[in-house]
Amino acid sequence: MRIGELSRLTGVSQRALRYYEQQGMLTPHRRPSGYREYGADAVGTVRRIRTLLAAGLPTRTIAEVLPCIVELGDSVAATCPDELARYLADERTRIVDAIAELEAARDLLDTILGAR
Amino acid sequence: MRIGELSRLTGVSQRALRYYEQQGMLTPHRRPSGYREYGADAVGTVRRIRTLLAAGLPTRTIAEVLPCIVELGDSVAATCPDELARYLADERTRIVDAIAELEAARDLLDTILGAR
DNA sequence: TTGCTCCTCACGTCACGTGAGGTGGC
DNA sequence: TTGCTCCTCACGTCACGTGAGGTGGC
Repeated sequence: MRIGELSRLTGVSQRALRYYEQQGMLTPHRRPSGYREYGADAVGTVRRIRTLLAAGLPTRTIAEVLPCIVELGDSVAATCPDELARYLADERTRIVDAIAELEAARDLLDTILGAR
Repeated sequence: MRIGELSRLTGVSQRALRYYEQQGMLTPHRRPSGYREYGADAVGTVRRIRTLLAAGLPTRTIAEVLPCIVELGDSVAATCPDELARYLADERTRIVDAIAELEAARDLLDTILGAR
């Protein structure tokens, strides 16, 4: 598919999709015209990129993590080198902390809104 | 207190504290020397700023929200204009979605790390 | 030819990080 | 005077947004 369809399917802007490619997270083929051509698997890849970006992982790390993820029908399996695994374990801790922060923000807004 | 102590108490960089002031979220007094002088209540204010920034609210909105929050011993109460309340309700929805995204990221990392 | 989609620069934004160069109080 | 803390520029960063100006396929 071309970039417009991938953008529609994922809800991610074309600009962002080109940026992901520039950062080495996506590697579409090119048509003779120069148009980018994405495979059907790009949809799942983009969703994973968004998930990890939302978690605060930098694009460089995501580019390292993505090749470790293997599709298995509906689910995914993965293997990755030890050093990356240790880094990801730290990131997991930060994500859990971030969830707690967002819950605090939600509660703060509830206080502000509930006081009316 | 001066900026260094506020930074230590909150874990927020001096650069960030000056930025918060520039954006109208903090308004410290000045000593004759030009040094910023913060009241004890600045600690709570900075924590709330961080919470709302982590939730993705822009600094301009936070500057509007902060005056609505009144200290009540350990807890806080608040009142705010209708228009702001509607906006904050939308933000609450986004925060709840963001929590779900982070939980998805945590689960994805668990899959990657658990497969080893 | 028209209209839709795509392309590559390239500057702007937001919340800061990070020196550069200088000043104030004990 | 020394040393620690503070000050104001001002450029850099990260993940994009947003035109500017041009090209490709039905």
